[in-house]
Amino acid sequence: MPTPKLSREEVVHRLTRAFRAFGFDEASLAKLSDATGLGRSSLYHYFPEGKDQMARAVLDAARAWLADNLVVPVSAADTPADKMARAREALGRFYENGQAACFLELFALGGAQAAMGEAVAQDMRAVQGLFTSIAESAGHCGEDAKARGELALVVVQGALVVARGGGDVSVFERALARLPQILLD
Amino acid sequence: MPTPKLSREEVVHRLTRAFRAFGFDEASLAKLSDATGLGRSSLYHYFPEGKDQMARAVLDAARAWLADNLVVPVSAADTPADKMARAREALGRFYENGQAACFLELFALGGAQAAMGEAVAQDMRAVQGLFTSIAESAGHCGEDAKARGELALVVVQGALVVARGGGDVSVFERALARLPQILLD
DNA sequence: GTCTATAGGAAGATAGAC
DNA sequence: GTCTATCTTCCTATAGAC
Repeated sequence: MPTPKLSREEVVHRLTRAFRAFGFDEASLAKLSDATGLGRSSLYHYFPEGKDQMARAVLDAARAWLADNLVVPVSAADTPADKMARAREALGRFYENGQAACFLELFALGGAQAAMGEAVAQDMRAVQGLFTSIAESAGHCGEDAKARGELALVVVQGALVVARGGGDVSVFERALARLPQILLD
Repeated sequence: MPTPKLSREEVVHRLTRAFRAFGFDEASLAKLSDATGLGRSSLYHYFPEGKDQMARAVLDAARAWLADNLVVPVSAADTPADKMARAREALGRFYENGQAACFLELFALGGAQAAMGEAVAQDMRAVQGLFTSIAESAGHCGEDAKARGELALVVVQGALVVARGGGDVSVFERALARLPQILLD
């Protein structure tokens, strides 16, 4: 059948779900095949370089999503409180309210560390920079804003870990609720 | 040679280093063999049930270490500030000042999740409970102490993630330095 | 208690028909 | 573009000599 079953965008979306659910190492080609509904060979048609390329595509899509849905709205907001609200809303959606793991935990710690660790680290620094800019917009400057940005990132990442580890998603909501205090007050 | 090369304790210690460095999935028996200096078959002599049993032994040893070096000293301390100082010192050693990953990230997210996720979750709740008790000893009560305990755990776990992901260990030191404010003030 | 050798299976990746 | 079949490699685990 020379007609594609799925758009590349949809394939990447399904791969994202699978990588988030299983992590890099555990996401075998068999599972990726199930998750996408495509045979292994079809996946290699979309991604000739194999599993690494699939993971890179997932990371690139996540970066683009964050640029559109986090960075742009926050930058466009007028007041610090508005920036904060938009960031919180975007993060809640990105992490599916704590149900979805961060790529960092999944990629930077497993077998993908060598191949993709730097890309994930860059994204993380970008989010930290955004947090710092929100703190600066609230009147905190220099080292103080930087420390607040770092703490905000730490709290978000830690909440994802604790939520998954303890099986209690509400930890993540409470962490997001703390961000205004951390960045603005 | 019917004479053991290593004590079981030393074997577990070396396994701990290997599991922390590679995670559960990536710690192949070949790597565990290298890390211990024992052949694969010798490892199976110590742990007939295989890799899962090795990981359980590592977790049990970690639990015992935390009981002796974190829980007992903190419980024995007189003042809240003293409890805090002892907890901070023990956590710094347990995580090797941020260089060592938490077992949670490594075990609860990888292939060991089904087998050992609950054990790790229990340890995590125990540490959170200890944090909460420190907050209570400082005069915070009920929900407030619980919220502080949760935030402390979130910050510690998040700092480990960010430190490893960004390659900057100093994040962890700064996180530990924030604990007194989180739990006591 | 340690070793060498190997069984048995699953992984990632490829070949070629349609 | 998708499929079935297969290759190679690496994995966990076991068998049996010493």
